[in-house]
Amino acid sequence: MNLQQFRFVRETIRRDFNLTEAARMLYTSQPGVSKAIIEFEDELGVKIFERHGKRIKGLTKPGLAVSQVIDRIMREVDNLKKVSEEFARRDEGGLVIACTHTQARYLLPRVIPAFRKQFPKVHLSLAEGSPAQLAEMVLHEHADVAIATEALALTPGLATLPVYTWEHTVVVRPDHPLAELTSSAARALSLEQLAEYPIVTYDRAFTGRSTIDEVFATQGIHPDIVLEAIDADVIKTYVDVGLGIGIIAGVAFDPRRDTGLVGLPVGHLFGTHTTRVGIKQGVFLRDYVYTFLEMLASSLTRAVVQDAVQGTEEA
Amino acid sequence: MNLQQFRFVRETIRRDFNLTEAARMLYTSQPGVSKAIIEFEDELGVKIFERHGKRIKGLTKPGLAVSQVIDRIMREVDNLKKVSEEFARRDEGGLVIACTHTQARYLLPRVIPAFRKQFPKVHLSLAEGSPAQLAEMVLHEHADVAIATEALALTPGLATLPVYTWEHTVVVRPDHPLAELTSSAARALSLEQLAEYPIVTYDRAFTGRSTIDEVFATQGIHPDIVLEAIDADVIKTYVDVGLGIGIIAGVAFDPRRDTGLVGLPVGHLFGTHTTRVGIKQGVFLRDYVYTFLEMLASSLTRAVVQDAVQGTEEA
DNA sequence: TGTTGTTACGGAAAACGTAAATATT
DNA sequence: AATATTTACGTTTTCCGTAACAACA
Repeated sequence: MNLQQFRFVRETIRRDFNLTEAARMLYTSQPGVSKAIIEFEDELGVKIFERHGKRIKGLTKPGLAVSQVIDRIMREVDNLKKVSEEFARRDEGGLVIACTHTQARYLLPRVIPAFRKQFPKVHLSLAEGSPAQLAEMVLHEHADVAIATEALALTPGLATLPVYTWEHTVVVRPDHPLAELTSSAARALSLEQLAEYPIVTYDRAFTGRSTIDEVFATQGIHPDIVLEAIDADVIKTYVDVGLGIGIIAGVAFDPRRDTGLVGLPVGHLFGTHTTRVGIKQGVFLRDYVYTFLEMLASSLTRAVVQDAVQGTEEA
Repeated sequence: MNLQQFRFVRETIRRDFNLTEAARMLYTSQPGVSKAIIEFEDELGVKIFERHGKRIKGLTKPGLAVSQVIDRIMREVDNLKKVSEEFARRDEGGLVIACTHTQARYLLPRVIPAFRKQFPKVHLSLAEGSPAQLAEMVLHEHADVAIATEALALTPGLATLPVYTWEHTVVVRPDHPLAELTSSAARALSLEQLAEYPIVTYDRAFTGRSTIDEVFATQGIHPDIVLEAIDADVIKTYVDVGLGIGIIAGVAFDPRRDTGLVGLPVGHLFGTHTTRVGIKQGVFLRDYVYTFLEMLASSLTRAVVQDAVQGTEEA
């Protein structure tokens, strides 16, 4: 029994039971994989793979059980590498942050300069995508952490923790009727009033868009959504050219910089939202990842994060 | 990186950082172990062991982290063997039950005949000991399950579940004054009354003895305990020869068979006790172990046991 | 007939044991 | 001086690649 056999079994399953593919992915010969797996099965005394003649079709029942244990072993082996890297080069390495445009553009700039200063040797990369894609990236370990408002908390195998809460803001041109509202009238703004104007807002999968739809739907109102985009900059641009009013995340509106627009907070209409960070269960996190998370939100202490990541196992 | 290196590291730690001992335990040469460990450290890029010159003194900080991951890996590797054995020979194997004399003599005879009938090829063995020893046996995987009333629930790394509850019984000779009590008077029996007579009961570490001591102590009564034994048969024997009155577990008194003695239930004095089964966290249990546990108590279903064993990880 | 898995075989690499050297207590 | 670890070295075993073969679709 050896680690190589574990790798071969795992990769064969991942490549849909194609030994040739598995061998290629692991940069080795296909007969070698075949032989190693057969020897492994002999040693265990059970067949792992269902074979129709010479074609491997799937897992046997014991094979399923074995593959689950192998997954756990290989995950720990990966952790072993990370653990030792952590000590060998405590503050070098990579940090891949999977996030939506909103987070990359409005949240992370507050954090990343300080992080870079403390860990100048850590190679940072931002991977953008839809919340569902971000979750996948973390699950496949293409990213270390995901930051988004939607979807993360629902993904099995992911530990999620709250980063901050925010509300939506309506943005309009200064010459728009809504721009004239007194601040108390703005606070009483209704869904019906909003629905009178064409709306520019987020794409379906992003940044609290789902609740916008729900809120309108439960009130039986059908807003005229003229344009959807994944980022607030695009939305603001089209509001600016007079396409309609914009509904964006509060964090994405800065009165100092967005001088050509007027912002009206509408938390009373669409509620408060929680942006969360998602981390794969059971993985070992480098020291600087904990530091990054604590910079992101002071509530994300090392103890809190460790608890969330190590606590529950997926089924 | 390979499994052999993991074994060497683990065994070296277990043998108090003595390579020579570790090599002997693993039936290999000492230089081989040395070399493998050094290569492993080189590959990881960290020193696992603290060395004073050529003497290994203990773990380094990264070594501690590494060894914890290795423990998890090796535990899963052991599980791999058990999983495949389970499927290879579903109803053959061994079941080591670590229990106190009370359980071996009075509880298990109700279960084991049926179990043997269903799994005739499973080799059973009963390992007796003090509750603390039983817990150790399970933690070291010298036994599969431990059954006892004391200590188990307090042992870290052990999942425990209730099997049954019971009360103490006082046993006396038929010619003893207490034997004359009406059943209602027996139910009102007081600690003071008991303390009038010499007492024969369990050894300190066994079968609810601790609560007997506590109950007397909180009442400020100092009973005359003339003899302590680890099993009820011995206690009953000495009661029979007139040494005093006996206090034993209710399960250990059978009016049909213990015809030479009279039993008086004293749950109202010493409370109810719960006998528990203890299983090591994280281990894979053979199918017949689940069946055994369910025979032991119908509440111990497979789901309940799996939850308890897999649920919480020790620190 | 092309694709995929198994068997056969030979060279390279590694694993492991013995012997010797070196350091520690 | 005795005990323990590392280094050196040679043998044995295992690993792994190529080539050939067999079976599936």
